[in-house]
Amino acid sequence: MFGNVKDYGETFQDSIFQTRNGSLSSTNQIGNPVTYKLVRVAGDGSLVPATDEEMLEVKNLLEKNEQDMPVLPDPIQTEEYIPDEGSPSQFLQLENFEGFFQSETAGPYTENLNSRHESKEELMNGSQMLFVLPDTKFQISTELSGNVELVPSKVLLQEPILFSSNGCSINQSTDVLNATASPKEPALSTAASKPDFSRVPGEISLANLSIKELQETFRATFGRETTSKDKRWLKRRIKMGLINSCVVPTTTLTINDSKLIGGDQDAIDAFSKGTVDEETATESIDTPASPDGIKGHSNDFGHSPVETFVDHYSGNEDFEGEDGSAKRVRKPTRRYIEETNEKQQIDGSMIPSKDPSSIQAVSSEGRVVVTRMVSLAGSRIQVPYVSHVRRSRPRENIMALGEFRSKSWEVKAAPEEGNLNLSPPQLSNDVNRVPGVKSASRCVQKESDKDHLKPIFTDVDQEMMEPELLDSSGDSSDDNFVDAPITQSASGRKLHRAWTISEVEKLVEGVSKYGVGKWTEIKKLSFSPYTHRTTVDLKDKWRNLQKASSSNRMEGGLKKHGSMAIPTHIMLQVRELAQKQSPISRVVSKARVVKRSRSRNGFL
DNA sequence: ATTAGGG
DNA sequence: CCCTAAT
Repeated sequence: MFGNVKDYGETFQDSIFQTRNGSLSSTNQIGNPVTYKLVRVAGDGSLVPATDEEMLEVKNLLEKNEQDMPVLPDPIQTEEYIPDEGSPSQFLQLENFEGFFQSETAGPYTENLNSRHESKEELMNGSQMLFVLPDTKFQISTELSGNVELVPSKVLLQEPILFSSNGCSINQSTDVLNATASPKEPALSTAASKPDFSRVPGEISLANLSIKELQETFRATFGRETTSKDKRWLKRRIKMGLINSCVVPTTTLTINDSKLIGGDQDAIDAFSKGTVDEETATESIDTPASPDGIKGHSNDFGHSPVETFVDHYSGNEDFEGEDGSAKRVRKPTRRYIEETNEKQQIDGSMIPSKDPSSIQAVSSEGRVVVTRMVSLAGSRIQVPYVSHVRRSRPRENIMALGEFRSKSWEVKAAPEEGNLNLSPPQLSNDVNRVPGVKSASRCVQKESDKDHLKPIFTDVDQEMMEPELLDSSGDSSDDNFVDAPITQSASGRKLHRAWTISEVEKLVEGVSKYGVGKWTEIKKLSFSPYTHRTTVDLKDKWRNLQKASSSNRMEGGLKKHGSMAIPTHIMLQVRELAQKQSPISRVVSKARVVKRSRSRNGFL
């Protein structure tokens, strides 16, 4: 699991520190002990294990600074934090340190080391993590003698220096950690010697590394080679490896205060923008909200960051090339977020299963599908999740009527006569069959008012009383058309109500009267009883009608199955009106409109 | 607040 | 149907 004494001896000799045993893969047990070793950089650049004195000093400092110590940035991150032995760079956590000092379980690793090094310092459990205490101007204590100087713990904590096997080092902190970085930071680098330390004070961020360097860094970070030549990819990987409890999404990575230095600043910006809104969004279905997730490029981040990482580490095809030939990721729309939330609600509250972990979102063929695990014949498989909760209220409410209304009625209606006022009896009849429904007839009054609005096309199956009128009748200010499943009403999304033929007719009529685009008017004057159907709805419907009427070759069977056939005379009307509205010869069309409406008035 | 358009 | 931008 960790290097033996000899290893360390060598390590010290060479001043080369390598993270071996980078068992990234399997052993990410949460409980894995992670300890850190303190070393000091001697004048010649070699690393010398810290002495007891130094340890004590550091300990004191730690205790002192415990208050203002910026342990881990984000509590959440801390909780989810999984030690990753493979990554050389870790945020140094106080706990680790304390454990280190308190623990007496040190292995007998002292033999080969300088005699003054006692067991405590040699404790190396878990990951081999070395923190360098450079011989620099970081004076902590006047009591320290000679060249023994320790970096103040605070600085130490924020400025872990990474040594990689090839001697290349990365200024991880500048690149990744923002903010609290000490201004003196440059000094740190000078101390860490070893010739090929390419690190120059204050500089050398990932951004400036060549591909080759990045590859090497990658190897140093993950303990394995990569063939990727994609700088961006490499940088991302490395960064992630280094912070290692933080997902680095396609776009960028986010840390704590959401600002990073270096690298792809634009991407970072994009991401943080997209992320802020996300705070309300998903936790459980943790498909990162990159639209890729839904669009189905399926980068499939469904797993633990590290895992995912490793899995994809070699495939540069997954990611766009360095020079943004990539499609830019779009900020998730509000709608998407909403829908995501809905899914969550479903997951959280409506799923019977007690084991939420069995539910997950998988992306398949471009769609994110919520699935759950089921046991079948001993093996576990994933099936699309289907809510077992009853979707609608158990009758007794208007729903029955609603169904009746919008489906059967409208379609079946084959009224013999256009007299609206005669309808009520029939209606209430039907209505009364439904338990719990108040019979309604108030609206009839209104209806007569609207008479003048009545169709120009009174020819064939004109209407019997509009079913919708019923709705507006009685108590219904409503949208209390009750069929809506709770989830939906919660989501605030309007339930879909198919347009009835008569609605369409009214719409067409309205357009012909008031003109295309006058939706407010049309709504007010022709659609007042229809409490649903906003002006936008009208507009949308009109748009659809126009589309349908123009591509009017639907006779052959192009007709949509679900939707009812729209009487051709209506379509014709639509086409005519649409033509008039088209930019060509506005004037003419306007004139015609006037003429038309006049004649209509005459007609009515 | 309305409209036009895109999703 | 929803969302946004533009008026």
